[in-house]
Amino acid sequence: YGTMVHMTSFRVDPKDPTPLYAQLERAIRTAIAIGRLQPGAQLPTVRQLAVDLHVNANTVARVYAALERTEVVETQRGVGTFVRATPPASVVSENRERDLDRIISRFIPEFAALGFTIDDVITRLQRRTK
Amino acid sequence: YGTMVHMTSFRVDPKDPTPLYAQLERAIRTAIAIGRLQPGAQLPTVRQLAVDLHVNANTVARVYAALERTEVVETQRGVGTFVRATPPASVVSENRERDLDRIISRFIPEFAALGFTIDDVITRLQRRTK
Amino acid sequence: YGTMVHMTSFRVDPKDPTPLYAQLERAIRTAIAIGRLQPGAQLPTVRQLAVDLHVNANTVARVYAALERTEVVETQRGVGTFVRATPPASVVSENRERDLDRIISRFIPEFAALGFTIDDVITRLQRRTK
Amino acid sequence: YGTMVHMTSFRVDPKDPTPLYAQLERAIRTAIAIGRLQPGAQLPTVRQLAVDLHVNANTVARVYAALERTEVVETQRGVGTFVRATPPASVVSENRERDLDRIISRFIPEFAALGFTIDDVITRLQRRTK
DNA sequence: GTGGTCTAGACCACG
DNA sequence: GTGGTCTAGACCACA
Repeated sequence: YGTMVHMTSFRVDPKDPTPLYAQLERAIRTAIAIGRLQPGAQLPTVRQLAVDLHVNANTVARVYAALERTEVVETQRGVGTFVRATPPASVVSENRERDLDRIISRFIPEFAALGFTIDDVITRLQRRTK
Repeated sequence: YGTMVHMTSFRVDPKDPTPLYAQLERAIRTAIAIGRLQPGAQLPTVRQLAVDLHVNANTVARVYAALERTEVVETQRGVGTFVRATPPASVVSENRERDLDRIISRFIPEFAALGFTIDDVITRLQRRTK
Repeated sequence: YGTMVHMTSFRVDPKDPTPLYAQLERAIRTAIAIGRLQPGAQLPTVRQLAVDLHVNANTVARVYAALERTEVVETQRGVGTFVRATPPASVVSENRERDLDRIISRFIPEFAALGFTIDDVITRLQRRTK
Repeated sequence: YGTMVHMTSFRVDPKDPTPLYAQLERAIRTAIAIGRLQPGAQLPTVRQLAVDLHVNANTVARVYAALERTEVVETQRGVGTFVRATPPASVVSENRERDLDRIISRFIPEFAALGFTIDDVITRLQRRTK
């Protein structure tokens, strides 16, 4: 009733020094990799996502173009942008180790800022593996 | 024997779209947070660090200035830059536990997206405490 | 026996950044120029070609209209679209030889850039005359 | 002695339906491949090339970014853009056959428009191999 | 002065 | 209505 809202809920943080387009690209790749976006699924339209994220449409288009170039998504002219059938893990990232390091480098200062030590976090993580 | 080498081993990655200054600031805050840089410890000189990181000295200087402004480090003119004594008590949240869980929950999908398990992450974190 | 299949085998490449309409127009002009489409020959119907090329019928129609405007083809309402009799004599240049050399000189570096020899190109061109 | 003019002389044709950025990217890749731009050579600055080509600086920047992503050139922050040391033929184009076809598809209608046949051109090309 | 990011807004190609 | 291209112009990061 009224407009259907695509609850894909990507988020970008303008305060983060990481460029918006890089944040969004990472978010979409993650969504695909963890299966929240299934193969064949349509991504939000460029303009819609731009509105949702309070970001310029060009910024979104740039991300879609980058994903298309790396064959993570497929664009049908005049129709829309869709998740590709085959998103082999290797395509999602060519350098897992480096990427893991980067994520951890963003992770540590966030909890450290709250006064938690690495050991605190390890304890917490171990609880999640049980 | 000539030059003191500060083996702090910060790293910045010019391929990362995150600005160099943001990467460096994050790295230093992390080093302090995890105790690799103890209160009172001296940071490398601006020039030395610039050479080590293959980065312009202005960039390093700007980071040091930012850290000084937020009272994370202290500069003694003509002497050097040092880690401050007290991690700010002001940061203490009433819901630290909940906040930590949120941070962890935000990062787990990113790790999982690359195919890493929680145990992989724990291993990696433990390596950073050394 | 039912549908006539026009084996004209035009091709458009959706990955090519060149617009589809431009690709198709060029392909048809080429087919005429090299004699694969003789004067008087009927072009495929708009809809048929659209299906063959996996392209929207509007796109094909727009190309046919453009070709008609430049008097390369002729549409007989309710009958079909046909190649015109005369390649326009108006095109004849006084310096055709020099012009041809210029065109060739412009393209050779492009071939060479990909590591192809002139002989490779000749072979390729000969294949197109068949 | 006035300003040194970098005679790199790339050209783009706004009348060509091929997007400007695609024309420019092709031109630069060609220049590198045929050795007109040697490894280590600096590309014109974004703004300079934009002026030379009567094109917006963003368009040039987009091309440089694309070349950087495919590791054909290397950008040094704040310094400039340079041809990479190793431009293996495979990097220049992953699909030589397809690219050759595209070039030939642009080549044929140009000389056909002047009334030359493929055989005319072949004869001409053979003369160049001697 | 170098390249990079982002915005606003126009216009095009395609379905 | 979909994505793509291009422009003009602001501001940032870096040397």
